[in-house]
Amino acid sequence: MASTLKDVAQAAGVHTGTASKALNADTRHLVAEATVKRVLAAAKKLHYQPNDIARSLRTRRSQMVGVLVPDLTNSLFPPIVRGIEHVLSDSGLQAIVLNTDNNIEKASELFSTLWARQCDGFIIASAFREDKLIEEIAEREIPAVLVNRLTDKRLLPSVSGDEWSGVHIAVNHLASLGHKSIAHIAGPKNISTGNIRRLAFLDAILKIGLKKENCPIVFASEYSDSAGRFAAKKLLSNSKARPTAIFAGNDQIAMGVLDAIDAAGLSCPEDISVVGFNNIPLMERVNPSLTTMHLPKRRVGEAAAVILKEIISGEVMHGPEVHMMPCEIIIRDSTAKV
Amino acid sequence: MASTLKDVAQAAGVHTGTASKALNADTRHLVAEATVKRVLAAAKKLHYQPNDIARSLRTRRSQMVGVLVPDLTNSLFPPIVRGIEHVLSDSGLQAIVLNTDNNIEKASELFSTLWARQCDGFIIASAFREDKLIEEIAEREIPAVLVNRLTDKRLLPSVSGDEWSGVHIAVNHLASLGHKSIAHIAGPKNISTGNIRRLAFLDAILKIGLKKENCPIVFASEYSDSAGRFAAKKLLSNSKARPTAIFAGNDQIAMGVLDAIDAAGLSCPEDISVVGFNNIPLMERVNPSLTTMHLPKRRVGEAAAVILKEIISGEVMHGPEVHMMPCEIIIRDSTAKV
DNA sequence: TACCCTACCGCAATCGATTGCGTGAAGAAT
DNA sequence: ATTCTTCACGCAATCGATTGCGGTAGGGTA
Repeated sequence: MASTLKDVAQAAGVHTGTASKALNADTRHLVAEATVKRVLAAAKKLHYQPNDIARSLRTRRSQMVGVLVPDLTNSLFPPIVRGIEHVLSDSGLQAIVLNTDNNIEKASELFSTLWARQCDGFIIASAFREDKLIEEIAEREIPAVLVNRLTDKRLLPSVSGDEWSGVHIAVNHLASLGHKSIAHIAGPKNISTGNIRRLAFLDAILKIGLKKENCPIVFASEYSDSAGRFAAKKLLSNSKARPTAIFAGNDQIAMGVLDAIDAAGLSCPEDISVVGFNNIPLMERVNPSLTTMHLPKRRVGEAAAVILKEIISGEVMHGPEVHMMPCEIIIRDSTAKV
Repeated sequence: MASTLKDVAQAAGVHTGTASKALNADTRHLVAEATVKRVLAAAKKLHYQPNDIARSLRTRRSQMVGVLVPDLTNSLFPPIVRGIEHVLSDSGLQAIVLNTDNNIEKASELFSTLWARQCDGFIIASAFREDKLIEEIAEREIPAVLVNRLTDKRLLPSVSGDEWSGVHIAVNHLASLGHKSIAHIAGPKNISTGNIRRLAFLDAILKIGLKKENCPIVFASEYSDSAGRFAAKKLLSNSKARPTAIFAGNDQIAMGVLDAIDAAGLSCPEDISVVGFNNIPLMERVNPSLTTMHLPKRRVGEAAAVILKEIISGEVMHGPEVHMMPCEIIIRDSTAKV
């Protein structure tokens, strides 16, 4: 059906090896100019499209990069992925995006199949703080970069938001509005973002001089509105010690917090201010519009892709460096003076 | 580095051919049971992972399906993609998702590279009403299914929402609230959804008995809030003939319409009711929450994937059939009695 | 004229798995 | 005891492109 290198070579009256060299830009100098022209013409006439599978088998490189994401329907990730794709495509690399559903076994399976397809490298947005898969990848020295989520052990280069200072900015914002009782709905303990945001929250309230007992922390079992709602409901059930502000582990949790505030017959921001994290799309349109920390998602993806490219090409050596992009506060209607 | 079939065969004391047959479930009966056990044991011990590239080269099948999407950051698409992936993964197929940015040339390029990688089939959510790429795919009889967007010519099987009746339901809803002047902000003319929704809108208002001159149509240049805002601003600039309801081409356009209503010093739904289409995530949380037609996105993706699998396996023949999933109205706060 | 050098191209191995064919041995049937 | 069948396995070609090596022809130099 499709024409092969052999067809082109025959049409041009040369051997396949010669045709290959003529077609490939960086071996073309090995072939006489006139021959190159003949081969190129034959290739064009036959609509020759090299078979990447065969090429990959021989060269052991596939020009594909595996991208592991917890869940594409979480709108945090598509912008990151677009950033990755944008950078990769400049070098003819293609991103293969797969969903792990936060399931480490599924992630391992997906990794295996990608590896069997000779992926040149990996960008992983689905890491847990302790993650066998990441350890294995690091141990085998497979080119890979973490994005957004980190492991506790520094094993691979990573790109994420500067969560620590982001949290401080958020808490300071609430404090500047006069809030003295700020609660935190923390994300999952086994995910770096959940952990570091919680620790940063603790640090921030202590630095400000707020009392720890006025600033309770409740855990959400996952980064979702329903988990956020459940946790916030628990938090608000004790009407004695009701906080005047809630710092949510991320925007999805913040959505659940808004629901819980509503369900408790309270309102945001009049009774309780709410701050989210990430600034995912449409947060400017929800009711009330959400004050949140903006993560430069696309740039995070781009930076990760740049690093991976450098690792793959071998141009630049990379240890397990931590790259952090600054987060910016977006003040909207969900926060108000106490 | 990684162990190959040859290693396994050596370890088991058999020829590679025999090892291959032993490893492969449907050729295993050609090998003695004891030998199978030895090979399996050797494979396990060596952590043998077959090289899919080599396999694909030989079998001419890659177990990959290309999925062409306009833009993953448009939250209409991730749920469709998840539906596709879910069905495909049951058969060991993997979806390769790529963004075309509504650029038909980019789509063609992406298609070529996927085809060079021996993709077994394609699911395309980025079709235009006239689309050279789709024509070529149909002509070359490459397994492919359209999703969400159709071409004017019926060339490939397709799965989409039942737009026609969906629009009628939406318009009838507005009419039942007493609206007699309903405007439509249509999506792009060169995309099937934009076209059919506009035609269905015309049909619906006529069926209801509304006057065409009271029901103006304005085109949005693309499916985005900014294009919707621009179009709605134009519509509302004529304060004489202001509609009491606007049926937006999709939810993103509806967001722009809400902005324009706000910018005109009007409010929704008091002055103008708004209806969207697709019911993308978070529409229940925007202000006001959006009445919209719910498209069963995941099921649309699943259905498309099922059809593609049948085509690839050759089990069932498929012509250019049109499959339509019912759309359901979700009534929220953006529509009210006139 | 003899020799060398260079440019160009063909040759064939290679990547790793699959698969139809051929062969040998064991067992069954006559 | 001989022939036939069946089962298990080895053999080698194959998929399509890449690449180092070797050979040849042409032109230049001594």
